[in-house]
Amino acid sequence: MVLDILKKNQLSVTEGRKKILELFLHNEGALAHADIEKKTGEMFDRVTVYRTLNTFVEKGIIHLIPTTDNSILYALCKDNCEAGHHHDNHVHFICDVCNKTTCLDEVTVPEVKLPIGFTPNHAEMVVTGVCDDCK
Amino acid sequence: MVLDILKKNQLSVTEGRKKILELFLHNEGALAHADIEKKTGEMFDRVTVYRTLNTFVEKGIIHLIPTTDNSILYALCKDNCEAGHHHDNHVHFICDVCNKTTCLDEVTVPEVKLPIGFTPNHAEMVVTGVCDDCK
DNA sequence: GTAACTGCAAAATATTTGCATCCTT
DNA sequence: AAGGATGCAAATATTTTGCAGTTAC
Repeated sequence: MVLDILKKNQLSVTEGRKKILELFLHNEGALAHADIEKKTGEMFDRVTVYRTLNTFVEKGIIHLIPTTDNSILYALCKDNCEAGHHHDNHVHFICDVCNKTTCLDEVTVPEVKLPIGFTPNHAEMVVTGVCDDCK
Repeated sequence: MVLDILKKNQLSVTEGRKKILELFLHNEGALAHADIEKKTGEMFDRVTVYRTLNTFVEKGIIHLIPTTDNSILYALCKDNCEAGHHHDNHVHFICDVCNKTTCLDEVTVPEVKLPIGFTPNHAEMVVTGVCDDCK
Protein backbone atom coordinates (compact mmCIF):
# COMPACT_ATOMS: atom_id res chain seq x y z
CA MET A 1 0.00 0.00 0.00
CA VAL A 2 2.63 2.45 1.10
CA LEU A 3 4.96 1.29 -1.62
CA ASP A 4 2.27 1.57 -4.25
CA ILE A 5 1.54 5.15 -3.36
CA LEU A 6 5.17 6.20 -3.38
CA LYS A 7 5.91 4.47 -6.64
CA LYS A 8 2.80 5.78 -8.32
CA ASN A 9 4.08 9.24 -7.55
CA GLN A 10 7.60 8.58 -8.74
CA LEU A 11 9.10 9.03 -5.33
CA SER A 12 12.03 6.96 -4.19
CA VAL A 13 11.16 4.68 -1.32
CA THR A 14 12.94 5.77 1.83
CA GLU A 15 12.47 5.00 5.49
CA GLY A 16 11.16 8.44 6.27
CA ARG A 17 8.57 8.48 3.56
CA LYS A 18 7.39 5.00 4.34
CA LYS A 19 7.02 5.72 8.02
CA ILE A 20 5.27 9.05 7.63
CA LEU A 21 2.92 7.76 4.99
CA GLU A 22 2.02 4.85 7.27
CA LEU A 23 1.13 7.30 9.99
CA PHE A 24 -1.41 8.90 7.72
CA LEU A 25 -2.79 5.57 6.56
CA HIS A 26 -3.26 4.19 10.05
CA ASN A 27 -4.16 7.36 11.87
CA GLU A 28 -7.66 8.32 10.82
CA GLY A 29 -7.83 12.06 10.82
CA ALA A 30 -5.39 14.85 10.23
CA LEU A 31 -1.88 15.36 11.50
CA ALA A 32 0.18 18.44 12.14
CA HIS A 33 3.93 18.60 11.73
CA ALA A 34 4.29 18.45 15.50
CA ASP A 35 2.17 15.29 15.71
CA ILE A 36 4.41 13.56 13.24
CA GLU A 37 7.54 14.59 15.06
CA LYS A 38 6.06 13.24 18.26
CA LYS A 39 5.07 9.93 16.71
CA THR A 40 8.36 9.36 14.95
CA GLY A 41 10.50 10.38 17.91
CA GLU A 42 14.19 10.61 17.16
CA MET A 43 13.75 8.57 14.03
CA PHE A 44 14.24 11.42 11.58
CA ASP A 45 15.54 14.90 11.51
CA ARG A 46 13.00 17.65 11.92
CA VAL A 47 14.01 18.97 8.53
CA THR A 48 13.30 15.66 6.86
CA VAL A 49 9.76 15.77 8.20
CA TYR A 50 9.26 19.24 6.76
CA ARG A 51 10.60 18.20 3.40
CA THR A 52 8.65 14.97 3.30
CA LEU A 53 5.38 16.69 4.07
CA ASN A 54 6.01 19.30 1.41
CA THR A 55 6.81 16.62 -1.11
CA PHE A 56 3.63 14.74 -0.29
CA VAL A 57 1.55 17.89 -0.70
CA GLU A 58 3.17 18.69 -4.03
CA LYS A 59 2.47 15.19 -5.28
CA GLY A 60 -1.10 15.34 -4.07
CA ILE A 61 -0.69 12.47 -1.62
CA ILE A 62 -1.83 14.60 1.27
CA HIS A 63 -3.65 17.92 1.36
CA LEU A 64 -3.79 20.91 3.63
CA ILE A 65 -6.72 21.58 5.91
CA PRO A 66 -7.57 25.19 6.70
CA THR A 67 -7.22 26.23 10.33
CA THR A 68 -7.68 29.45 12.24
CA ASP A 69 -4.78 29.01 14.58
CA ASN A 70 -1.52 29.27 12.75
CA SER A 71 -0.91 25.61 12.35
CA ILE A 72 -0.80 23.47 9.28
CA LEU A 73 -2.90 20.35 9.26
CA TYR A 74 -2.36 17.59 6.73
CA ALA A 75 -4.66 14.76 5.75
CA LEU A 76 -4.61 11.97 3.22
CA CYS A 77 -6.10 12.70 -0.14
CA LYS A 78 -8.57 10.33 -1.65
CA ASP A 79 -8.00 8.61 -4.97
CA ASN A 80 -8.78 11.31 -7.43
CA CYS A 81 -6.11 13.82 -6.46
CA GLU A 82 -3.39 14.63 -8.94
CA ALA A 83 -0.15 16.44 -8.43
CA GLY A 84 -0.86 20.11 -8.01
CA HIS A 85 -4.56 19.76 -8.28
CA HIS A 86 -6.77 18.32 -5.59
CA HIS A 87 -10.34 17.23 -5.86
CA ASP A 88 -10.82 16.69 -2.18
CA ASN A 89 -13.84 18.83 -1.67
CA HIS A 90 -15.09 17.13 1.44
CA VAL A 91 -15.83 18.78 4.76
CA HIS A 92 -13.35 18.68 7.63
CA PHE A 93 -14.45 18.39 11.21
CA ILE A 94 -12.40 19.59 14.17
CA CYS A 95 -13.53 18.38 17.60
CA ASP A 96 -13.67 21.03 20.29
CA VAL A 97 -13.12 18.39 22.97
CA CYS A 98 -10.35 16.10 21.78
CA ASN A 99 -9.13 18.50 19.10
CA LYS A 100 -8.88 15.73 16.57
CA THR A 101 -9.55 16.55 12.95
CA THR A 102 -11.57 14.17 10.84
CA CYS A 103 -12.10 14.11 7.11
CA LEU A 104 -15.78 13.66 6.47
CA ASP A 105 -15.23 12.04 3.11
CA GLU A 106 -18.91 11.40 2.57
CA VAL A 107 -19.89 15.03 3.18
CA THR A 108 -19.13 17.19 0.17
CA VAL A 109 -18.71 20.92 0.31
CA PRO A 110 -21.95 22.53 -0.92
CA GLU A 111 -21.93 25.02 -3.77
CA VAL A 112 -22.58 28.62 -2.86
CA LYS A 113 -23.77 31.45 -5.01
CA LEU A 114 -21.12 34.15 -5.11
CA PRO A 115 -21.66 37.87 -5.74
CA ILE A 116 -21.35 39.04 -9.34
CA GLY A 117 -17.76 39.28 -10.47
CA PHE A 118 -16.42 36.47 -8.32
CA THR A 119 -15.41 33.24 -10.04
CA PRO A 120 -14.95 30.26 -7.76
CA ASN A 121 -12.17 27.78 -8.20
CA HIS A 122 -12.03 25.75 -5.02
CA ALA A 123 -13.99 25.69 -1.79
CA GLU A 124 -13.02 24.50 1.66
CA MET A 125 -15.28 23.96 4.62
CA VAL A 126 -14.39 23.29 8.23
CA VAL A 127 -16.94 22.48 10.90
CA THR A 128 -16.14 22.49 14.59
CA GLY A 129 -18.15 20.81 17.33
CA VAL A 130 -18.19 17.50 19.19
CA CYS A 131 -17.10 14.39 17.37
CA ASP A 132 -18.41 10.85 17.54
CA ASP A 133 -15.83 9.75 20.09
CA CYS A 134 -16.42 12.61 22.52
CA LYS A 135 -20.19 12.86 22.44
CA MET B 1 -16.38 55.27 14.79
CA VAL B 2 -13.08 53.93 16.01
CA LEU B 3 -13.66 55.45 19.42
CA ASP B 4 -17.15 54.00 19.62
CA ILE B 5 -15.92 50.51 18.95
CA LEU B 6 -13.13 50.69 21.48
CA LYS B 7 -15.35 52.16 24.18
CA LYS B 8 -18.13 49.73 23.52
CA ASN B 9 -15.66 46.98 24.24
CA GLN B 10 -14.28 48.60 27.36
CA LEU B 11 -10.84 49.06 25.90
CA SER B 12 -8.78 52.09 26.74
CA VAL B 13 -8.18 54.29 23.74
CA THR B 14 -4.54 54.21 22.72
CA GLU B 15 -2.70 55.26 19.60
CA GLY B 16 -1.96 51.70 18.59
CA ARG B 17 -5.50 50.49 18.91
CA LYS B 18 -6.91 53.48 17.09
CA LYS B 19 -4.47 53.12 14.21
CA ILE B 20 -4.86 49.38 13.79
CA LEU B 21 -8.63 49.52 14.01
CA GLU B 22 -8.65 52.23 11.36
CA LEU B 23 -6.68 49.98 9.09
CA PHE B 24 -9.39 47.37 9.29
CA LEU B 25 -12.14 49.92 8.80
CA HIS B 26 -10.60 51.50 5.74
CA ASN B 27 -9.01 48.45 4.21
CA GLU B 28 -11.77 46.27 2.82
CA GLY B 29 -10.65 42.70 3.16
CA ALA B 30 -8.55 40.79 5.58
CA LEU B 31 -5.16 41.59 7.03
CA ALA B 32 -2.35 39.46 8.35
CA HIS B 33 -0.03 40.45 11.13
CA ALA B 34 2.66 41.15 8.55
CA ASP B 35 0.36 43.48 6.58
CA ILE B 36 -0.29 45.52 9.66
CA GLU B 37 3.35 45.78 10.51
CA LYS B 38 4.05 46.96 6.99
CA LYS B 39 1.31 49.56 7.05
CA THR B 40 2.19 50.95 10.45
CA GLY B 41 5.91 51.03 9.80
CA GLU B 42 8.00 51.90 12.82
CA MET B 43 4.99 53.31 14.59
CA PHE B 44 4.59 50.51 17.10
CA ASP B 45 6.52 47.64 18.45
CA ARG B 46 5.94 44.31 16.83
CA VAL B 47 4.81 42.96 20.17
CA THR B 48 2.18 45.65 20.51
CA VAL B 49 0.69 44.57 17.21
CA TYR B 50 0.50 40.98 18.38
CA ARG B 51 -1.14 41.99 21.62
CA THR B 52 -3.56 44.38 19.99
CA LEU B 53 -4.72 41.80 17.49
CA ASN B 54 -5.22 39.24 20.23
CA THR B 55 -7.20 41.71 22.26
CA PHE B 56 -9.41 42.54 19.31
CA VAL B 57 -10.10 38.87 18.65
CA GLU B 58 -10.94 38.25 22.29
CA LYS B 59 -13.35 41.15 22.30
CA GLY B 60 -14.91 40.01 19.08
CA ILE B 61 -13.94 43.13 17.15
CA ILE B 62 -12.12 41.10 14.53
CA HIS B 63 -12.24 37.42 13.73
CA LEU B 64 -9.88 34.84 12.34
CA ILE B 65 -10.14 33.53 8.81
CA PRO B 66 -9.05 29.97 8.14
CA THR B 67 -6.09 29.57 5.80
CA THR B 68 -4.13 26.64 4.47
CA ASP B 69 -0.75 28.25 4.59
CA ASN B 70 0.34 28.82 8.13
CA SER B 71 -0.66 32.40 8.37
CA ILE B 72 -3.29 34.09 10.46
CA LEU B 73 -5.73 36.34 8.68
CA TYR B 74 -7.92 38.79 10.54
CA ALA B 75 -11.03 40.58 9.38
CA LEU B 76 -13.56 42.91 10.94
CA CYS B 77 -16.56 41.34 12.54
CA LYS B 78 -20.00 42.58 11.74
CA ASP B 79 -22.34 43.98 14.37
CA ASN B 80 -23.63 40.90 16.04
CA CYS B 81 -20.39 39.52 17.39
CA GLU B 82 -19.91 39.33 21.11
CA ALA B 83 -16.78 38.75 23.11
CA GLY B 84 -15.78 35.13 22.83
CA HIS B 85 -18.61 34.21 20.56
CA HIS B 86 -18.81 35.20 16.94
CA HIS B 87 -21.77 35.00 14.67
CA ASP B 88 -19.83 35.76 11.55
CA ASN B 89 -20.87 32.81 9.52
CA HIS B 90 -20.25 34.35 6.16
CA VAL B 91 -18.06 32.97 3.42
CA HIS B 92 -14.53 34.23 2.86
CA PHE B 93 -13.06 34.59 -0.58
CA ILE B 94 -9.35 34.50 -1.32
CA CYS B 95 -8.31 35.69 -4.78
CA ASP B 96 -5.80 33.49 -6.58
CA VAL B 97 -4.54 36.48 -8.56
CA CYS B 98 -4.14 39.38 -6.15
CA ASN B 99 -4.24 37.21 -3.06
CA LYS B 100 -6.63 39.57 -1.33
CA THR B 101 -9.15 38.12 1.06
CA THR B 102 -12.69 39.43 1.03
CA CYS B 103 -15.49 38.85 3.48
CA LEU B 104 -18.60 37.99 1.50
CA ASP B 105 -20.92 39.28 4.17
CA GLU B 106 -24.00 38.58 2.11
CA VAL B 107 -23.10 34.95 1.49
CA THR B 108 -23.82 32.80 4.53
CA VAL B 109 -22.22 29.46 5.17
CA PRO B 110 -24.71 26.74 4.20
CA GLU B 111 -25.74 24.06 6.67
CA VAL B 112 -24.42 20.58 6.01
CA LYS B 113 -25.71 17.26 7.22
CA LEU B 114 -23.06 15.59 9.34
CA PRO B 115 -22.64 11.86 9.95
CA ILE B 116 -24.37 10.40 12.99
CA GLY B 117 -22.53 11.20 16.20
CA PHE B 118 -21.15 14.56 15.10
CA THR B 119 -22.62 17.69 16.64
CA PRO B 120 -21.82 20.93 14.84
CA ASN B 121 -20.97 24.11 16.67
CA HIS B 122 -19.49 26.43 14.12
CA ALA B 123 -18.77 26.25 10.40
CA GLU B 124 -16.27 28.13 8.29
CA MET B 125 -16.08 28.24 4.53
CA VAL B 126 -13.34 29.61 2.31
CA VAL B 127 -13.64 29.89 -1.45
CA THR B 128 -10.70 30.61 -3.70
CA GLY B 129 -10.85 31.88 -7.27
CA VAL B 130 -10.77 35.17 -9.11
CA CYS B 131 -12.21 38.23 -7.43
CA ASP B 132 -14.18 41.13 -8.86
CA ASP B 133 -11.09 43.32 -9.24
CA CYS B 134 -9.00 40.75 -11.09
CA LYS B 135 -11.56 39.27 -13.45
C1' DG C 1 -3.44 57.35 41.72
C1' DT C 2 -4.16 53.00 39.76
C1' DA C 3 -4.77 49.82 36.40
C1' DA C 4 -3.82 48.99 31.96
C1' DC C 5 -0.88 49.42 27.87
C1' DT C 6 3.60 49.82 25.63
C1' DG C 7 8.48 49.10 24.39
C1' DC C 8 12.54 46.68 24.88
C1' DA C 9 15.15 42.63 25.60
C1' DA C 10 15.30 38.03 25.48
C1' DA C 11 13.58 33.48 25.29
C1' DA C 12 11.10 30.01 22.98
C1' DT C 13 9.35 28.15 18.79
C1' DA C 14 8.96 27.38 13.96
C1' DT C 15 10.75 27.21 9.29
C1' DT C 16 14.22 27.50 5.60
C1' DT C 17 18.70 26.94 3.37
C1' DG C 18 23.40 25.12 2.17
C1' DC C 19 26.29 21.57 1.96
C1' DA C 20 28.52 17.20 2.64
C1' DT C 21 27.23 12.43 2.98
C1' DC C 22 24.43 8.48 2.26
C1' DC C 23 20.88 5.80 -0.01
C1' DT C 24 17.80 4.41 -3.87
C1' DT C 25 17.37 3.05 -8.39
C1' DA D 1 27.30 5.56 -11.25
C1' DA D 2 24.02 9.41 -10.78
C1' DG D 3 20.43 11.74 -8.85
C1' DG D 4 17.90 12.32 -5.15
C1' DA D 5 17.15 12.19 0.01
C1' DT D 6 18.96 12.87 4.51
C1' DG D 7 21.34 14.93 8.59
C1' DC D 8 23.58 18.58 10.57
C1' DA D 9 24.58 23.31 11.29
C1' DA D 10 23.13 27.66 10.94
C1' DA D 11 20.44 31.40 9.25
C1' DT D 12 15.70 33.38 9.33
C1' DA D 13 11.26 34.10 10.83
C1' DT D 14 7.61 33.99 14.13
C1' DT D 15 5.50 34.27 18.57
C1' DT D 16 5.64 34.60 23.60
C1' DT D 17 7.11 36.30 28.10
C1' DG D 18 8.92 39.39 31.83
C1' DC D 19 9.62 43.65 33.41
C1' DA D 20 10.17 48.55 33.82
C1' DG D 21 8.39 52.79 32.23
C1' DT D 22 4.46 55.34 30.37
C1' DT D 23 -0.30 56.47 29.46
C1' DA D 24 -5.42 56.47 29.87
C1' DC D 25 -9.14 57.29 32.80
